Amino acid sequence: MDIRVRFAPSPTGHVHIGNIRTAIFDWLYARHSGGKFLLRVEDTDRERSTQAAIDTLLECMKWLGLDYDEEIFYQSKNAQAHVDAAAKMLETGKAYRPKVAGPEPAPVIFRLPWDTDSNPDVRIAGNAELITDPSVPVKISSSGIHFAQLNEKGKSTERSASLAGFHQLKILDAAGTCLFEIEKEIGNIFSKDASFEIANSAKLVFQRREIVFKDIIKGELAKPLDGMKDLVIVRGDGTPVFHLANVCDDVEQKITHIIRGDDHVENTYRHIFLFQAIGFPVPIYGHLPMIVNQAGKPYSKRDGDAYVGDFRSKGYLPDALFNYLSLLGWSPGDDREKMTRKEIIDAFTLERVKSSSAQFDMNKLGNMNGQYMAEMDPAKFVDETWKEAESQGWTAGVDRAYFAKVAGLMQSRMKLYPQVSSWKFFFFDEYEKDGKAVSKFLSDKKVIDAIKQIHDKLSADSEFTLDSIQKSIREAESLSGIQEGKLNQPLRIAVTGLSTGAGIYETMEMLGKEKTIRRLKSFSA
RNA sequence: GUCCCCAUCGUCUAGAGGCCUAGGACACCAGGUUUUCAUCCUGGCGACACCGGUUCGAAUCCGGUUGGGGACGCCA
Repeated sequence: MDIRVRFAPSPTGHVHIGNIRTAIFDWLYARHSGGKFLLRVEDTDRERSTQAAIDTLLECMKWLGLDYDEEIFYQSKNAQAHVDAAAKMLETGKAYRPKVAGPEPAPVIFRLPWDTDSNPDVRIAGNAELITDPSVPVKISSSGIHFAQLNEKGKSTERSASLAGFHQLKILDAAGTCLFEIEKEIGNIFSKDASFEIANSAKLVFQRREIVFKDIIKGELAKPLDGMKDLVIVRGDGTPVFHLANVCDDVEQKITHIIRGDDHVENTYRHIFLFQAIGFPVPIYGHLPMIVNQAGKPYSKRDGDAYVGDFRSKGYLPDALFNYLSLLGWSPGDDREKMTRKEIIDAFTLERVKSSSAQFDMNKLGNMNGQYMAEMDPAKFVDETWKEAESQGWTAGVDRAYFAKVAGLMQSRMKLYPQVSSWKFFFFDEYEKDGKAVSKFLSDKKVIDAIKQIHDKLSADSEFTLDSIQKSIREAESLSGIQEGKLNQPLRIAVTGLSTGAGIYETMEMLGKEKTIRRLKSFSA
């Protein structure tokens, strides 16, 4: 069988980190199994769907390397097929139009099938009974059953459900007398549209049936039919509803495996009936656990950095994000974490996906990003950091060759591109200074004196090398009675304005004699 | 409210009844290297939610409790 999976986002906003994780898993599954990865844009909600959202989606997917097979499938372009499918169901009695009171046209409603005896996805789950509130009459018609259920505490809640879940239904009063038997009336209900209203009902006794499917990730999942309702598939205004469109398009695209977020589990029970009604084999399902934010809560609009585009602009590498996201809810089963795309594809199976939700950890992503940066091709690293510096607006007058040398010195300690702003001191005399560090390390008179000595020594020296720099510093330390090495940090701050960076000797050498001396002078005054 | 799902270090995870004194990674802490901060290296801290049951033996199987999450639209 040719495996065909799809990623089917609705373009109603930015691409969310959870959505793209779904896309990654879909893509991984397709690539691992040698199947097709299809993209379907579910733009039936015309009012909320925008071209801008589609563009961002495509851009994000491209950035992450999620290439899709075949043409993009736009759901809106298949609307006629959806309506036709509904019309056919109407003809064959699988769907109906309810009577509506107002002037608005009636929607088309799909009826959960009554006859499920030969349905391989429905099974009998024993007998069930529900306690009902006698003061609310039970209403039965072809569009379903309505009653008031009484819970253990005696609280009454009104419920309605499809008739499909109430085979062998008997309605009993408080004395146990049978008031109604569904098997006797079912013919009339469906063929003559008979309806009933039964007062004084105390108990519903029926054979419970449930719809069941085997989820590759979550295992066997089932839902009793008596908890399900018939569903609207075409609105009163004639437009198809998500459920219908989704299923029709899966049929159209010949989807074999539906891998999506687990917020769709409940929909699956209904979609299975829809696939059967259309006459298409039910696909294999896999429901992915969700990703929650750092507070452990589901992502919402408030989580500003939950958009894929934000990760890009903050300087995360696509491979690092991809690698990190693939590890959220999945692992190869051994201790590997940093893996190439090929390794991930080879190791990826849905059976290894966890069914519990995973919390996003910026720290770990940052660490992984740093690993990817450290092992980047140096030339590419120079290109990318240069681009970043350019967008930060400070490349004017900067010598590119010198910039490349600085990049070489700094590459192994970078975690994010925007950190290039901390390289400015190499190129300009105007740069930000860490005020706290300055006051902490450069307030002691002994230190200031020592810096002056170093300044004088370096100015007088003809050479300016790692060795000569180090020698000058050691001499100044011993002359001022400062412990060896204790001048390094004050010097770093005096010369770079920062408390962290590469080795101070290398940094000074890279900076050059002239700039180094000039900066030391401003502190030794 | 009803139905459904989930539960191992702070976080991501390994773990399919004995290889578990529960392994790895991030974070954190300490030491080493860099006569320096960071990087890097080594080490440490740190979890089977709880209660019962099955079993010679349970993180693993079963039941319950608690906690978290999801679904209940003429949204997708």
